[in-house]
Amino acid sequence: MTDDTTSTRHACSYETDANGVVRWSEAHADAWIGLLETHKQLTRALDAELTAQHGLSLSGLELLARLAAADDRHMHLTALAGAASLSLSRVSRIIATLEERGLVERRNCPADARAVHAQLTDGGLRLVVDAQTTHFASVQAVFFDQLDGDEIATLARVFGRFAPQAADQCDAGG
Amino acid sequence: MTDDTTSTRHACSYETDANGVVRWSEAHADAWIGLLETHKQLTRALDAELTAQHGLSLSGLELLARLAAADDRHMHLTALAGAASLSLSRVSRIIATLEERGLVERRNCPADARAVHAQLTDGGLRLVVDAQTTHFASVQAVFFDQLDGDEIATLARVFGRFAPQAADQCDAGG
DNA sequence: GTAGATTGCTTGCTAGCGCAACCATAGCAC
DNA sequence: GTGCTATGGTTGCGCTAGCAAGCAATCTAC
Repeated sequence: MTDDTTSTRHACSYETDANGVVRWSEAHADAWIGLLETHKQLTRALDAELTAQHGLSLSGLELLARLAAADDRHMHLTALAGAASLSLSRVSRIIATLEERGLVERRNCPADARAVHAQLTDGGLRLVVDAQTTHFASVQAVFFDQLDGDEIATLARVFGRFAPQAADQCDAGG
Repeated sequence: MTDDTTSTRHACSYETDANGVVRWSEAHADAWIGLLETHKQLTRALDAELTAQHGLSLSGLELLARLAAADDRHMHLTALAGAASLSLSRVSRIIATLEERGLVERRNCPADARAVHAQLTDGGLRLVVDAQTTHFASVQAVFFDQLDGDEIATLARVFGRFAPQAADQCDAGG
């Protein structure tokens, strides 16, 4: 933490003005509010592009991508929800729309009659490959190309700490 | 960028497997997917806490906080939308709900009959102060306490680059 | 002045999201 | 076997979000 802020410092990284309104130190404001704002702008742009080019939301691509990376290209809906940090109800509905487009199929799980496999179809796999090709290039252009190697390493270390398994077995771009 | 990944490297930071499925390098996956996942988990937890304790969403607090920081504690809705990166329609509706709770008032702008000032009330200011006090402590606990000074500085530099004005004139925690 | 374009805001619509309620199956205690 | 609980999934609902259409006021060109 830098010590060259002009304002009085608490033990904490924020302070209050004369009205009691709380204010971050400059570095903390840039880091936290900048994180929120950067996420908002990048995901908005990337989602719009993905929708326009492939008719997929970021969540839809993430589910398809996780299926593509899975053994035999199928997963239980609960496992998908856990991997993607989405509610089961949301996954159920996203899979329904993907199923209408023929990108996945619901199949009964032979080992558990309650469970459903979401099975990626050949057409779904083709779409994943197409969509990720353009999507990854966009993430590279809008995000990684603005960073140097040290910065990428720091972000990887920091966000890997917060979300340890997020990238595991995942080709998801979003 | 580290050079010790085990996989073949392209000029780019991602590659394709035998099926053509795209995969990030490990550092890039941790950085990008970790960013998405970290944002999702932190904002979900913080928003839930803010809703439970103060009946405010992160967006609602951000609008109130920007009003609290503004001269005379009022702003045009368009300015609020721009500052918070929200659509004008969304701001209009959020202000409507805040108005029902007596936290802000819509006032005709004397200089432009089309425009509306969102004016923070005294009760709104008190709520901002209360809500930010707990909210900032939570952000400190769940986010900054997991980072060292160098990491915070790097995040501030990086996200300040993507979202240069995001934190300006803003006491927003969300 | 007046016509047309622009700006500020509101509202109808649709999509994404999670929670809670619900149903069916599975597993466990007995 | 019979219950009781837990798990997997679906659906109703309410919330947030943005887009597009619409309205009123302003500005510009003439």
